[in-house]
Formats: sequence, C-alpha cells, structure tokens
Amino acid sequence: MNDYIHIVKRLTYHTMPSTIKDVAKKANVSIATVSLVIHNNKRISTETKKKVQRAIKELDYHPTRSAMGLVSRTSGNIGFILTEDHFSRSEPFYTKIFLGTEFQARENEYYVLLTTIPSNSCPDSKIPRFLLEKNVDGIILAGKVPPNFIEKLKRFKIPTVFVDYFPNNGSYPTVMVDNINGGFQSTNHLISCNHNKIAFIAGDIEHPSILERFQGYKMALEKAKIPYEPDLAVVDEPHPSRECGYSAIKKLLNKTNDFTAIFACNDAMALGVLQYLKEKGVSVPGDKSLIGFDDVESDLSLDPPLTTMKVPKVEMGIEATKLMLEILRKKSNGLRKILIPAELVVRKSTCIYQN
Amino acid sequence: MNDYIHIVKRLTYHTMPSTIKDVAKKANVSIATVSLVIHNNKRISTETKKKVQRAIKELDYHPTRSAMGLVSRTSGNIGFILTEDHFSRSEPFYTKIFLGTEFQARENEYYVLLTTIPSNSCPDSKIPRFLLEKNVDGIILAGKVPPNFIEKLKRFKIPTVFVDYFPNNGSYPTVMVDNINGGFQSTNHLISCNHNKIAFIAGDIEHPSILERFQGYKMALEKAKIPYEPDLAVVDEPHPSRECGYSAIKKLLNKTNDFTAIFACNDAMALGVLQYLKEKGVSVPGDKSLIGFDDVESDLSLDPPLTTMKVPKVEMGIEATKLMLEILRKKSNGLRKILIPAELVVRKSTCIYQN
DNA sequence: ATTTTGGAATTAAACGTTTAACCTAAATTA
DNA sequence: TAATTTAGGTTAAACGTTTAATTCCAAAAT
Repeated sequence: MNDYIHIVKRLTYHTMPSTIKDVAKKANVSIATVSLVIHNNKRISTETKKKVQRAIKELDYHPTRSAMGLVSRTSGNIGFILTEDHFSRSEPFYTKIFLGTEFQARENEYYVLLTTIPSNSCPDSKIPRFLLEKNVDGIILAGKVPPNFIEKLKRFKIPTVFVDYFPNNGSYPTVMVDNINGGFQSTNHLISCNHNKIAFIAGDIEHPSILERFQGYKMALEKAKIPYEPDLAVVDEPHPSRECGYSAIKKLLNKTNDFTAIFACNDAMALGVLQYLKEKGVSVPGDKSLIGFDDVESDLSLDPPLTTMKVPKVEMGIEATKLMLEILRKKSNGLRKILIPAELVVRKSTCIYQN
Repeated sequence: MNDYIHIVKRLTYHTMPSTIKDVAKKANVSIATVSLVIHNNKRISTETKKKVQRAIKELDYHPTRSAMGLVSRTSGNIGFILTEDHFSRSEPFYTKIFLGTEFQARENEYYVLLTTIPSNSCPDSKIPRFLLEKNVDGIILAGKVPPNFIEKLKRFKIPTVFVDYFPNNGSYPTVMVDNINGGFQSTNHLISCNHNKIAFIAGDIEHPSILERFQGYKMALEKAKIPYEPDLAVVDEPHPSRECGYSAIKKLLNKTNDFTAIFACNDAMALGVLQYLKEKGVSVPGDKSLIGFDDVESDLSLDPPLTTMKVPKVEMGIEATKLMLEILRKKSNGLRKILIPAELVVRKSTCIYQN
C-alpha cells in the first residue's frame, strides 16, 4: 500500500506544480531557508542562495497566493467599488478610470477586484464580499457613493482612496479633477473668443464636481468683468445627462435668446444641447458656440466635433492606485488630495464671435 | 506576561474579525461542526445547526478567502487575458466583453482578474502571475492571442474559454459572433435597398472573424445572383483600423467608381471610409451607402449615424463566463462553440438606391 | 445480554507559506 | 583560555480553513 502511494507520488511528481517543500528537498535545505532566499534575507550565504535559486528555477517554483495570503494576512488585491449606474453608464468614463487603476496595480504586482453597489442609498446595501472574505488590502471608491455605505465601510479600517468624488465629512486620500480651474479655463476660452453672453447648463448641481465647474465659470466671468446673469444658468436639471441637456437648452431658449455661447457642465449634456439646436436649425458654432467637459469617446466623431475640457480618466485611476500603494507600503498615510488638471481641447464647436 | 497577552486579546476581541474558532467557542461545538454547518452537511442535527448559525450571525463571521483557498485548492477567481493592443484600443470593444464577464462572474460569487500579454508573438511573453500563483480557477482569452502563448498555457491544464477568437488547431469552449450570418445580413440589407454594386473593405483578412464576414458577403451576393467582382473587394490592408479604412477607399476610388454601396468589415474602417468620402465631397448615403460592423460607441453620434451590425459585446462576456462556470462546476466539459447572432441596426448611412 | 447499526459530533491531519525562537560552530574579544 | 558575538542555518508554531477517520452513544437487531 505504501509502495503504491509512493509510486503514484513519483508518477505525478513532474506534472504537479511544485511547492516550497520540493525546492527545499532538491536544494538540501529547510523550507525556512527557501523562504528566506525568496525574500532575500541577508542571513543566507551567497552559496546556499545560489543553490536554492537554482532549485527554484529548475522546478519552476512559484509561491501559492493563498498560502502567502493566509500567513501574511494580505491578499495582493485592491478592491474597486462603483455604483451600479456608474458601472453601466454608456460613456466609458469610470471604465477608463478602472482601466487606469488596473494597469497601475498590475505593474505593482496587485490585482484589482471590481464590484458594484446599489446607487440609491438603499439601507440594505450589502457589504462587498471581497471585504468580508478579507480578499482585498485596500479599496478605491470611484464616483459618487451613498454616504451610508461609506459609514458602513469604516468598521473595516481598510485603506480607502476616493476618485472623482469625496465625502465632505472626514478627510480621505483623494484624486480629483481640478474642476474649478477646468470650469475657469473653459469659460475663459469662450471669453477669449469674444463671447460675453455665456450660458451655463448643468444637472445635479449638488454634486461637488458640477458645483466646482460652476464656480470656475463664475470666476472667469468675474475676472473678465462680465456680470454673472442668473438667467443664463440652467442648473435645476436632475441629472447631467443627454436628455437633461436637451430639456435644459429648450427651457433656456424659451426664456431668452440673448447669449452666444454655451458651457455645458459635461459632454453628455452638451450632446443633448447639440441635438436640440440641430433640430431647431440653430447652427453650431455659427449661431452658438458650445463647449463641454470630460472628453468622452464620441466627441471626435460628433458633427461638429465638440470642443471640450479633456479629463485624463486613465491617469486618474493611475494616480489613485499610486496613492493606495503608498499607503499599503506604509510610505505615507496618503492623506492628501491630488488635483489632476483638465485640458482644453479646441475642436469645431466653438468659434470667434463676430458682433 | 501571560496576563498581558490575555488582556490585549480581550481588548481587541471585538474589533478583530472573527474566525471559525470564535464561532465554535461561542456555539460550544468543534470547528469541524461549524464548517459542516456552513456547507450544510446533512450530518448535523437541526438543533446544533441553529445554534451555530446564531453564533455566526452574532459574530458576523465570514470565512477567509485565503484559508478556504489553501485547503480547497481553488481561488474563486477567473482570469481574463487580453493582448496589450486590444486592452488599449480606443473603442471599448473588449472592455465591454470584460464588463460582461465581470458581471456574470460576480453574480456567481467569482471575481475576475484582468491581465494583458504582449501582442506580437514575442517569444519571451511571460506567463501571467495569477496562473503561476494558482490564483485563478480558469481563464478566458478574449480576441486574437499569439499561438505560442496558447501553447505555453497548455501545461497548466486549466479550464480555458475563448471569446471572439479561437485557435484552429485543437478544440476549445468558445463564444463567437456569428460573423458569416452577420456578413450575409449586412450585405443583404444593401441588396434589399436595391444596390447591386457593393464594395467590400477589410483589413487583416487572415483573421477568422474578418474572413467569415467576407464569406457572408459573398454568400449574399450569390443568393441574389449578383456576380462577385474581385475588383470591388479591397482586402489587402494590414489592419481593420480607421486609417486603413481611409486608405482602402482611396485605393478603390482610384480604380473604379462603379459601385453604390460599401460594406466595411468593421466600424473602425467604416469611420475611415466616411472621413475620406466627406473630404472628397461624396455624400453618404446620397452617393454611396455605407454599412459597418460591431456597433461601437460612437456610431450614433456620427454624421450620418452609421448603419451597422450590432455585436452584443457584453452578452458575449456573459456567455463566456457561463461556459466557464459550467466547466468549473463540472456540469459539462464546455466543449462547444456558442454563436451569438449579430443584429442589423439601420441608421442613416444607408438608403434605397434610385437608378 | 450482546452485537450491530447509524446518527451526530469530534479529532487531527493537511493545505503551503512565514517567522520568531532557537541552535551550532566559527570568529572575535577580553 | 574562556566568554561573547556573529554568521548561517533549522525547528516548530501559526495563519484559518476542510475533511477523512474516529469516537461516542443510543437504538435496533440478534
């Protein structure tokens, strides 16, 4: 019987992935030594080190993640949390942030586990399984997240980084677009094109990012000594979506036509605006200049191609991950806010106003 | 000293996540019993079961992934492999497939680990770390993958599913678009619009999918008794990209203008075609009808909006994962090819030909 | 009255690592 | 010379599960 087992073991030996034991045996050392070599501990002589490394190579040995994880109490994973509607948005905004995260993590020997949570602050929102199972070493929250969810997260005492959103109570490591400056630049571009009647169109004005873009808009006006006219600001739409952009410009035009340029708080709304103007035979940029914000996928193939503020989405994911890595490696507590500048991309939807 | 440790243990007790031991102690049973209850083994009396379940709930206990993984030799993860250039393609084609995969996996208590590999068959392409570390239970390969990489994969004997590509040697579980029928339908649409001089434009004609679309094109012609004219097929471009679409139509028009419709093998090439035609003042669909394939993000905002064959990308990811789950749960060996139909989406780039 | 059976729970080994504590011999110091 | 340090390892416990083997006990069968 023992013989049989022995034979089976030998037969399967070469096909089974090898463990630290196999290496130890082959190199004639203890498994502790192998482990020490792997983590290149200085207590090991160069001689045995070589010996062990050779064995490792010959057996093509690689430590098993679960075993490492069990004893080191780390998973090698980073959790990425997104609300459901952000996840299923048609423009790949958060998807791009995710890809940035993923890329940077992978470069640093981490993997990313993605999960979604319900968008509305429904009280029964489950804790993501990867947290319960201790399967992530830190989490990145992208976009607006229900506050009560953030509360629930606290008890896990796990490194947390926010991207493109942050709760106004408490301070967290955060990566944000410089929305104020973006709004400023965007409006400034229109002003430098000779416009001085500039409409602002937004949805979900409670959202910090949108609010900041609005601020930037006002700042640019002020700097140019153009009076801010509340009538030109449509900010009562519920969402910054295409549909709401459509209805916002409709509302505005019913009230007044006394403006020559439009700053839409994001590209989705700009798309709605463009659609309505086209339907009404209003030429862009002939009659009205239009600028958006975000630079989503479709801007380029639009007619006319949309002038917009480019938000470096992938880079934001990368920065968030860098922040996370800093924390995980205890280089810092990461407690700071990184501001990523938005960049003006002039295409064909804006032009000089000839008065 | 022992007292001190004891005190520390008690102090941290309530804040530390609980283990199976804590549950066992609280319920006055062995840890084996707790484990058996969790996997609801029938050998446990309903009485102790209740008792244990109560303890689990009270302590908010959840098994630790690495510990489970170590003994069960499973990771609870699925690997998703993509070449670098597929990963960084601007249209979110494979990204969508990934999201489908991710979604379906998560619904079934799996997580997905994404990784990329070099695109060219460079011989030193590393094996993804998640395979070496036994951190995935199966892998999904999306899009064209270097053959030698597939070879290397074999020794891992790990469940493998292909999406949107498969190697022609060996048989694997596979999810594909029904490209032949798609090409057929697409061409048929043009024919039913009264066109009978239909150009075909492709790049990387070696690619199985492209080749099949070409086949479908020919089949439709044949069925309609329209002779296939090789001169109308430009298939020698290196890539199915926008740029190649641009140069392909240029080449074609230099040769002949004797066609009224164009079937581009994918939307990217269609975009290039459209751009060139616009530049030359050729109206679409006035002078030439144009149909693409894929239905990528930007098709809708194009001018004119592109008629195309919609490829259900998310669904493909979902199907691939279902196949994978079947295998992982040993319900089947998954050895079959799932064909997902492409769907004709008529927008504004095609119209009836008035002769 | 003794043996069998079977239900219900426990014991203990195993999974593959890491690491604190320990050991030994050689080198250094006093 | 004796004591101490150092270099270079090894031993063994621990991480948190699963599960085969075992035990225990009461009921059923002989």
